[in-house]
Amino acid sequence: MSIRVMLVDDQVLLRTGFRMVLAAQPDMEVVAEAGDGVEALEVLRSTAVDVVLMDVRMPKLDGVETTRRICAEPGAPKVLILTTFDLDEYAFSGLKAGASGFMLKDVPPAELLGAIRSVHSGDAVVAPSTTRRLLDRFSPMLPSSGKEPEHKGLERLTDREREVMMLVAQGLSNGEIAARLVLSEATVKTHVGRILTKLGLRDRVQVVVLAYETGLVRAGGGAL
Amino acid sequence: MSIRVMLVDDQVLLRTGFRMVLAAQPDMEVVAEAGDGVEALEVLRSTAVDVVLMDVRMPKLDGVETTRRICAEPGAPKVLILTTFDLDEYAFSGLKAGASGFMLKDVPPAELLGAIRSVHSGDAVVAPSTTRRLLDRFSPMLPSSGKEPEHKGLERLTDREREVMMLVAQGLSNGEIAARLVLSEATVKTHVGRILTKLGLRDRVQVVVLAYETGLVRAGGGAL
DNA sequence: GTCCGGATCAACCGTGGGGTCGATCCTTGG
DNA sequence: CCAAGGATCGACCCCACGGTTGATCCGGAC
Repeated sequence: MSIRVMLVDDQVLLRTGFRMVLAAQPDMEVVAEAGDGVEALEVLRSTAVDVVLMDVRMPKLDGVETTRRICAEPGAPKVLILTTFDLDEYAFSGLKAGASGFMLKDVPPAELLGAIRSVHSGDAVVAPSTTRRLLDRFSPMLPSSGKEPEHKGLERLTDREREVMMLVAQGLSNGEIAARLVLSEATVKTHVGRILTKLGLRDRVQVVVLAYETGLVRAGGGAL
Repeated sequence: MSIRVMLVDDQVLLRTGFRMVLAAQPDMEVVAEAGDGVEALEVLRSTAVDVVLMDVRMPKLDGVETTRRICAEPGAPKVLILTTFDLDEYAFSGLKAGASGFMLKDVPPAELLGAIRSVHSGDAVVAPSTTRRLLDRFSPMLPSSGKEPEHKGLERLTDREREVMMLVAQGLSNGEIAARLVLSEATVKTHVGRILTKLGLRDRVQVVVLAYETGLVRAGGGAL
């Protein structure tokens, strides 16, 4: 029997993309969609779902709280948190809320499909050790008693910064990045600097390490 | 039925280590060992083997040539090339000679066991794309018509250099590496410099990328 | 309108890192 | 014995990088 997947994301375009990818799979089908958490909970009351692909950032009810409510029900579907870059308290709170794992939205489709199957079969897609380490490293402020996550923790990276970070993670110099993005080197330096302070890292070397450890980039990605 | 494994390596100690690891597995057994290629071929004539763990650097007959002869036989066992660091023409020639994959000797045992099972079930342990990229990157001198590999290609890293490289790949600065290995920073710089020239890389950032891409270190390894 | 965040760029400066040369000490092997 | 290679360290130079400050432009929020 195929895996019944539900998509929860406020970006329609992104849902469409995922739906097309999943439609090509013989063992998966998208049986439901929702644009926010409230809608998701509503739909779930009347639809049998195996795996929920859940965005963290949504209007009305965010992914974390939605996940918490979903997982509170007996016989709840598995929840796979999707983030753009994050590594912020949202994603980790999602795990604490009962999600089976989290993934980056820009992973190659094969990765995502594998993750869905893993989650469906009961596995977590993030190694617990990795999670723990990242938690220790990036969230020294978790309330432990699950109140509101207190957004003060990590500052989010902007889209542009994440874009730069991808290139840093591939070993490019500031000059090369500037050329690639058609920018001045000064701008690249500004971005890199902000990335370092936001993530609490020392230099671009640690950026590469972090990128690989978190799966922002992964071995075999063509970096070399 | 358990996987019948053969160990081919001139280092007795290393064979012992592997044997102990494999002995702990319910689905594997070491049915043969050999200290060089000639001995390996001889033993194989009288013993049924599923997977051969083959070192590249051996006296008499090296791993590549031994692999070639093994794979030339009908019903040949799978061959998994083992290297210390390499990435040299030996390992890749091994793949061309018919090996099902190659691994680094210092991978965690679980990785090795997984690789053995993958190879046994017919999978290659190195993604073809990765192999191709690394081939392009590191062996622009392959004769294409499989003569002697012409050892002039990459210079091998020494043990010490590889040790330093591991730490570089974890994001440590020269000073931190010096402290870790109880060395002067000057020495570390010398090692790092040699690593860069030997591998044809520009800076330590690319070392990190390479280390992750080749599996020298891998995500979840505790680097952060 | 104003305010704010993001993106863009510039000038400065101190330091770490990489390149080069050279030196010493040791072990291995011919 | 001597040659060769590896490991260790020092001195030198240069520059890419990271930190700081400050500026401009723009679009969205209020």
